[in-house]
Amino acid sequence: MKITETPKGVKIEDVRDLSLAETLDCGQAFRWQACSDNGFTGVVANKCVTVHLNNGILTIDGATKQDVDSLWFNYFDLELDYAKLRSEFAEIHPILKEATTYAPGIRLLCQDSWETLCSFIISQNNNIPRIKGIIERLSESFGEKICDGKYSFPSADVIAGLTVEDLAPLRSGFRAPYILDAAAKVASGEVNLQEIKKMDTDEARAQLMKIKGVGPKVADCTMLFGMHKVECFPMDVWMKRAMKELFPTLTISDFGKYGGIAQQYIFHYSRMNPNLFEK
DNA sequence: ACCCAGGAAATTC
DNA sequence: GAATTTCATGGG
Repeated sequence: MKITETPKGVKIEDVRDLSLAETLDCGQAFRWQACSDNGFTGVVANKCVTVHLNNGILTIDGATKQDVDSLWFNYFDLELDYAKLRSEFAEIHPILKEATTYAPGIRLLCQDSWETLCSFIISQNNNIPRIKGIIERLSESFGEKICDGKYSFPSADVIAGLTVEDLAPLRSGFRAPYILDAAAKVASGEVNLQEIKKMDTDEARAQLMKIKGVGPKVADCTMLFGMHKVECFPMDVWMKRAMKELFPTLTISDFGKYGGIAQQYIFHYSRMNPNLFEK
């Protein structure tokens, strides 16, 4: 993949197995906004960019070549061979093959661990449009202004200094004290996300679950989307339905060491085809 | 009015 | 211990 500077940013040529719409709007990230021209604008790690993808050329306006090396190449997981992964998934089960064919451009984003943790605390017993709204209000209220109307995701240190009253405008409901507990434990170092990233899955999950409002599902989402622990297989309401109705003979371990990526194809396929579960 | 949403804590049995 | 209820909010 050739990386070159452009007047507005950077372009990466020969990008395969990526659809921006499928990847940025499949429920793993909540801060990307679709533009009118098939592009997406988002804030990642205090940087505001607009991305487009045409004919295998990924352009990132607002980024430098150095940003690609330090952030974007990894963010879009461009090192991993997804075509090979999908062909391996196809051998596991015909419906998994169907799910990978349905949205072959899904990639697992490598997101910031704190933002992911906080976002999936907000996600519990909630729907995706409202999750996005709460996260935007959180960023606009307590993040730093990056460019016109765009704000960074607030750090744990900043949120740790707030109260439930401060969070009231978010209308996050019963999740507000959970957000504060996560921020306090991360800011104090009682929960060290960088160290957790190095731990094996079970130990990491136990560490994350020390936070009030973090159970197995939120912990697994944090590890999968925010720490690239690709074997994690979060079981939400959609995945429970999918396992029961679509894969009654399989268990999580049958999906292999990249099971988390299979999970994401299945999650998206299920959510886009709710008729699969009507009877 | 009722049910559900990328769940987890609190309570009850 | 396992099953059920509650939690806050908004859309269908």
